[in-house]
Amino acid sequence: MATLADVARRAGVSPATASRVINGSSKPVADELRERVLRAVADLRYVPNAHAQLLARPQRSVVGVVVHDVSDPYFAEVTRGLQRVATDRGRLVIICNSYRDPERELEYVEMLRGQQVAAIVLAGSGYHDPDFTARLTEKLAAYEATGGRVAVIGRHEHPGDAVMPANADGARLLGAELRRLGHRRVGVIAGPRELTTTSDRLAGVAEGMAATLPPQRVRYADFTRDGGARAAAELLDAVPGLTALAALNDSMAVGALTLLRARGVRVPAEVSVVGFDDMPVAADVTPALTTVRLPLVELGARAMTLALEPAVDRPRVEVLPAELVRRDSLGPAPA
Amino acid sequence: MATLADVARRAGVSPATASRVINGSSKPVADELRERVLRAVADLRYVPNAHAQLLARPQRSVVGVVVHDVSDPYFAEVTRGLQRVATDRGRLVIICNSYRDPERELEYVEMLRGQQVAAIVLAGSGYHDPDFTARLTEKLAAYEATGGRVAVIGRHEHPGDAVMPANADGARLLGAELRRLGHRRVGVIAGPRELTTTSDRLAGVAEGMAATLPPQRVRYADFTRDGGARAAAELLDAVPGLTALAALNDSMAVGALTLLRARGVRVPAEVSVVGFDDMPVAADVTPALTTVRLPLVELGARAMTLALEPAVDRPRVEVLPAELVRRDSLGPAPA
DNA sequence: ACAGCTCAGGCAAGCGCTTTCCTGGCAGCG
DNA sequence: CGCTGCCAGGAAAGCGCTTGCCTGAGCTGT
Repeated sequence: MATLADVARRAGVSPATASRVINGSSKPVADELRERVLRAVADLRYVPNAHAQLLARPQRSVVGVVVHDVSDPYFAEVTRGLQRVATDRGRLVIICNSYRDPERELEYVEMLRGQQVAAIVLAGSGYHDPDFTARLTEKLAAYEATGGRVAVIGRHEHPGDAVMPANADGARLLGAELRRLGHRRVGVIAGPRELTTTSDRLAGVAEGMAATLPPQRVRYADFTRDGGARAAAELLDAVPGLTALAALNDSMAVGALTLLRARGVRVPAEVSVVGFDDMPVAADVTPALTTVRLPLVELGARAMTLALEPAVDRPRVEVLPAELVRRDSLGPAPA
Repeated sequence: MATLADVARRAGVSPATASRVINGSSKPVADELRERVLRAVADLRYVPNAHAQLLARPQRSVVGVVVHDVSDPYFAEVTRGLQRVATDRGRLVIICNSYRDPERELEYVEMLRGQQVAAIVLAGSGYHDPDFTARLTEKLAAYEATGGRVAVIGRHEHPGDAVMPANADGARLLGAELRRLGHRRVGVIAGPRELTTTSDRLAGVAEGMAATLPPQRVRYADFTRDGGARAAAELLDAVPGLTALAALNDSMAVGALTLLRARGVRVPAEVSVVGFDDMPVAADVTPALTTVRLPLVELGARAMTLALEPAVDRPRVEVLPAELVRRDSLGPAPA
């Protein structure tokens, strides 16, 4: 690997001069020398060692992002927003997948700190786990103490800049709509119990329906299609007379739809289904899913924006509103 | 930010000793000193500066990945495979989105080189652009010349390790199936013209149908739902008597389905639709898409594996087979 | 008791770069 | 013609870390 010294030698100048022309320093350099340096760079295919640069000039330009899983459509959308802003600002993004493993999340924060990243964005639900939360907060505080910036998406517990999807509000909208259409016996297909996203949405649905949800009408499962199908099956078997299934994300709702079709249950004539998130797939299934739209790209974009802005004394918390999207999978409750 | 020197000072040892206990060097260190160092590390929340470490001990542990767009489900899957292997091997992954911009791709390769990454994986179709291809090959060669490893996914032009989806084979399967079911007037909804993926699949379809495709039966559009819908509309309007629409990826097929439904055309009774890739959505739409499955996760996993293995003299090229997935959107051609 | 060994721990070089400060040559001035 | 001032270019000091090599203390063996 060619080094700056190699370039300087070949151009017959000092490393200082070479560095200056390569970085477009403000210090003037005679055209002839500049020329020679540039030619040497080209000849040697020289690319500066980013690590050496970062050591010498501690100007952190990369930002770290920890998500549950980029390949999950939810995070894919959020990440798109994150990336857009970062790229616009000339920042490189390191994406880390925690796969919903709190330990791994902790490790990544540590590692990102070691990478001297300018900012860390934590995307994705928090956990109902005080011990973990404390450790995380501690680590983030240590990072921030050294000038690092942190922004989180959808984590109430973090005492800093945050952008929050209106999970509870959106769920309330959904609950109210179910109630308006006469649904009284609603099964809820919930996500993993330990996620705050799950509990927020769950609470919102109940509130919107102006009812308490008996435990047997709630099934917790993975936030996936298959999880949704399984939970739907259990719910249908366990609770007779259900008129609607509220899935706490769209993947699960799609799973429920699949199961219902397999069982020959008509949607929404016999059983209605609603989802959450308004993923692209929601509009493509049949019947098209009634769901709640979350501005996912915007969520990511705002979080990155906050992360790249200098800290202010008071933490900024932005809540991005949810919106009910009426499609075909929700109808009036059968008489 | 606490440095190793701080830790050493606080522990009352030399930086050398501190470094050794922190990295678990083979050199023995007395328990008492070790203890003191560890305590200092904890007290100061010390995390080694990864850049300084990389400078001092040029042991590259991160790998770079350039994809068109992680949020695209196709690449989300591929990325999942890439990540899995990388993580298993203890490697950090830097993901770069080129957004199908060749220039950006070039820049990223350069940047990754500067980051001293251990390997670069280029995922995603190549371009029909000899100039770009030459420049890219040149840059990659420069990188490899300094010990970097490169693996590509689905790019014939790269003279090195590669893993290839069987685009042409899969398309041939699809074409043959269309033919078998009596379809003779088939419209093709193709992806961007400049992508090799598009031309490979297009050629395969024609070959499988044992027919040449008149230009007016092919429409090029973005590899998206909307692109698919638009192309489908154009095709339907331009070519009367079409019995099937072959989209060159599933998103476009879904778009076509949507358009057909909007126009009240029954699928597959009046017009059949086929897709490509077997994305999760393919099974969820109605009618479920007949498509070709590509082992996307595996594609990523293999590519990363190749990239992390030492180079061998002869480039390795692995072709991962495609498989026809029969569902409901393809039926016999109407009489 | 002393030579010679072992071994824990420290010194210092060096990774590739940036940047401050200095130098030496030149023009401009008195 | 000599002095000052200016400026392009270079020397060198780090940035934070690892590691080869050296040192000196404590042993062993005779």
